[in-house]
Amino acid sequence: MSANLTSLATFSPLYQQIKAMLLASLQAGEWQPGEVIPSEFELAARYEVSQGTVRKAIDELTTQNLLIRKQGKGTFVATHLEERHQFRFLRLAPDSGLPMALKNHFLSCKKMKAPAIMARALKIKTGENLIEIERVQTFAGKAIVFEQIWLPSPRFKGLDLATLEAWDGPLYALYESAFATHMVRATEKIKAVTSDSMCAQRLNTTLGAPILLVERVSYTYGNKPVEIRLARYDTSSQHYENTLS
Amino acid sequence: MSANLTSLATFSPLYQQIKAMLLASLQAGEWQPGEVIPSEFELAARYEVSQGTVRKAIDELTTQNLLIRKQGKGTFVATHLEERHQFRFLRLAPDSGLPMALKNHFLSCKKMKAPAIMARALKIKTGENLIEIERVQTFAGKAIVFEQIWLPSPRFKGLDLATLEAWDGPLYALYESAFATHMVRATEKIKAVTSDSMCAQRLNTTLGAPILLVERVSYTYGNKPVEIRLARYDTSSQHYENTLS
DNA sequence: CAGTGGTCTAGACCACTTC
DNA sequence: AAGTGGTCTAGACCACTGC
Repeated sequence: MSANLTSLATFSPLYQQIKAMLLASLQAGEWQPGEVIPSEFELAARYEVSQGTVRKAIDELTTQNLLIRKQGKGTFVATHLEERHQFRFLRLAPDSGLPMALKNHFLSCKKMKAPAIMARALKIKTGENLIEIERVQTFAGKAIVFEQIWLPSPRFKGLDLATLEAWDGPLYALYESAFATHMVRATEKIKAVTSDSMCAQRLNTTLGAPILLVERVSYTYGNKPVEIRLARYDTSSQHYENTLS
Repeated sequence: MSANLTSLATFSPLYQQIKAMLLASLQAGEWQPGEVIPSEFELAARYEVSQGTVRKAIDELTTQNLLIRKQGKGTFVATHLEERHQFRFLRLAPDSGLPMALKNHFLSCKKMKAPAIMARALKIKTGENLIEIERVQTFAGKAIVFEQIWLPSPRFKGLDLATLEAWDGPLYALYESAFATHMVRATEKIKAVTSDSMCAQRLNTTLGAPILLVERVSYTYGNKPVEIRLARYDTSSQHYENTLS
């Protein structure tokens, strides 16, 4: 590793530089989701630093849910295919407290041109190709979630209704296995609205019923936005859970 | 520090034991919010471990927002009186993206007996004394938030409307300065509902308007619940923000 | 048994604050 | 200059996994 004599430049600890290099390798796809990365000693040798320094870099990446350590086995690239990460981004829970298993019902998968608002959120140009998915999720026969999902076509080339209907599991897992896209982070904006006619039909509610509207933008490595989701939750017997600390 | 020969017992790393002792000191009020705790070397000497071990314990407490490090100055007990922690628990943001300064309007502060549901959430007995506060918060003259707040009387003895009206700042900061109670964590359950008559009056909305209902339980040291809050947000031009990772 | 991550130490030195 | 947190190292040993 080069000396720390950054002189006038801003000081950056070694482990931050290592972290950045690991991040670059993840983004470049050098190690795929679910795979082991080299051992701490191997990385230490590669970057010519001590094991403790590599360890600190990996520590931060694990707290960001980008890597997962398994004692005795190695350090792995996080994946939504993993059991424990299946519902990492789902904050909806039944009031009863019992676990909830949602069932997918895909309504459509169409092509469209990106309107200005979506283009801005996805950092693409207005009018570029998007894929629009409509989905309803049910629990015990009752429709709970109605979502519209928009994806940039280039990254998700070939995604169609047949593919979706053949898939049994979280969409984020499909993105990984079929489109080499791992979601790292998402931001949500939540509002209370009233059910419009489309929403009332999909969720089988009365017109004007209260609906939780969740607007989500999901990001892959490098803070790249690659999915917009507009979800409507029927919160009559479910709620959105959050922890503040 | 005692040896690690926990033999049959479950293994617990030294730094976890140190962390538990620091936590106990915080809970016991040995160091008050805003104060410095002893230096890492001092603590290392006290517990007869190396500085690195104390450091790792403190590391975890800082990521939990219980302690705050300041290079060159020391490590401090986190406080809601601190600028950067003022709005740690407020997730409501204006759609415009501009900063929002809410103005307090306290409506009432009454005594009542705890109904069963609240008693369970606060881990007290049904019928014990509670304080009930009603508050409206406005932004640019428009009522945005209507909250009912319930506190166990013993801990908040002497809290009345006059005290509240004299206070200018977050309630959590008042709890700290007047009742030695520091909030550490909170859980929220969020639903979309329609405005009832009380809510419509407080928030000046139409009856049946969509309202974001947020049920919050806040905890102090030792996972002790000490506040219940039932908030209604008018999300017509604000939204609740959340980040998933 | 070897290889992995996890803990702990002792010591050196850097960066920042205060006197 | 002294005291604090922050970084980095080298080495020892523990806990867990898999051959």
